[in-house]
Amino acid sequence: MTILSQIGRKQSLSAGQTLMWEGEKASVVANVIEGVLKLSTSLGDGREQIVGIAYPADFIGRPFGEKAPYTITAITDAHICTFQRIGFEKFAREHPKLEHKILERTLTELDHTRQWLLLLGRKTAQEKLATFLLDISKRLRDECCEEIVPPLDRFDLPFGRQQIADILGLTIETVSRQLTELTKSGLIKLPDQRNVVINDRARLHDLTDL
Amino acid sequence: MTILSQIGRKQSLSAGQTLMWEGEKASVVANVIEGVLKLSTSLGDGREQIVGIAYPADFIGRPFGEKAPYTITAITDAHICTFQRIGFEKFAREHPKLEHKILERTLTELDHTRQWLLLLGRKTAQEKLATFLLDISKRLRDECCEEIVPPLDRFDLPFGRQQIADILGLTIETVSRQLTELTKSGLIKLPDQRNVVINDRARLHDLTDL
DNA sequence: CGTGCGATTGACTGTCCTCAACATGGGTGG
DNA sequence: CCACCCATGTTGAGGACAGTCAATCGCACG
Repeated sequence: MTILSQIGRKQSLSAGQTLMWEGEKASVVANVIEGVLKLSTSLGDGREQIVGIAYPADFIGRPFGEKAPYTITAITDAHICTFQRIGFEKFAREHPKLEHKILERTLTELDHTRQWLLLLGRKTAQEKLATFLLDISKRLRDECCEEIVPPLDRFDLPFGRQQIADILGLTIETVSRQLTELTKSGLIKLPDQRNVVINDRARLHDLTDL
Repeated sequence: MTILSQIGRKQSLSAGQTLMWEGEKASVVANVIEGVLKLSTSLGDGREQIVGIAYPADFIGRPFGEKAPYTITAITDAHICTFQRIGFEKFAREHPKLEHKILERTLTELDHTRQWLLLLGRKTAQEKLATFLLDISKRLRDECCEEIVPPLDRFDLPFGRQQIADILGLTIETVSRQLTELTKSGLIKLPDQRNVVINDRARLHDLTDL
């Protein structure tokens, strides 16, 4: 790890800045130090789907592949540590423990992505939002792992409404309406547009239909 | 590889038989020798989503994890070569080349699954079917790699209509209707319920909107 | 020749999308 | 300091696409 950090370079990204474009040559991989990034793909006419979210400590990029399979964009200001892909690959091949670590992460990521297929393919708008809120609260807790706060019932969304829509395969209007529905039924509270309070985690969980 | 085959056991599955249930202890991994399997997850009320398909030469199961994240079911009669997960993991850790191979496959699988998120979240029913038909023809070609037949415009679907619906996040009726639409516009032909002929690959590709 | 399963077709419904107007609130400049 | 502006979010009305429910078809099977 110490050797690794020597071939890495610190880089800053401001919100909205794109690190890597879908279909273009992918020459770097990176570790997220701080901030949140989105991985997205889109159709010819502009419809977009967010296919992954990277939080601090996550690994991003596509090792062992020429072309970037998705676009990577910072959605908050972010700091990352980048590596030339080729160099990183060479290093990885010489360090089975590192490759193993990447394998474990990739497998976990694949599991999570497959769960998301169920959400996109089969859940209703309400179920999608309930699942999203619980998922995000869990992820944000993992992130701020200073103390072991159990679920963390109050948090700041790093996303705007359009981004939530792009994660859930909905429109911005449907997201907005479902959020006010959940607020009206008292399951959540929205002190301001980025802030979320989960009032009734149990009933919210029931709505996810898992 | 030769050593590996010694710790593996041949096993036969008949169509419909389930190898492993979502959420239960996952004690084996396997290689597909022959046949097609589906990986699926479902909601409490029975809605199901197929999250992956395994063809001959594919690797199935969840190494380095306790619980199976999805159900694995044979959709045709199948032959697989199973390994005790624990033993396989030990073997893999001792053979970085094998781990690397698995990593590459997992990364490819993740790319493919992420493309599927775009399909489920943002494509219309017609676009879903066009994408599905082209994707499946590509996969089936890879499978019967005896000669290098370019795209392979006539093939047998290993799926019934319900399974296509579960792959695309649609209902069986919508799948049926879209297929007759594509037939009426002359893009495809359906000699019988399992057989597909692609007449106009180019126009079909246009419908995928990529 | 009937039975049964899977697929197709039709009529109707509902969820979510579209389009549009309106609200909110943070930042800028007069 | 306030007025204004723009981006972002909310709310409403109407419509479209896919879902639901139900009848019919086609085919393999006994």
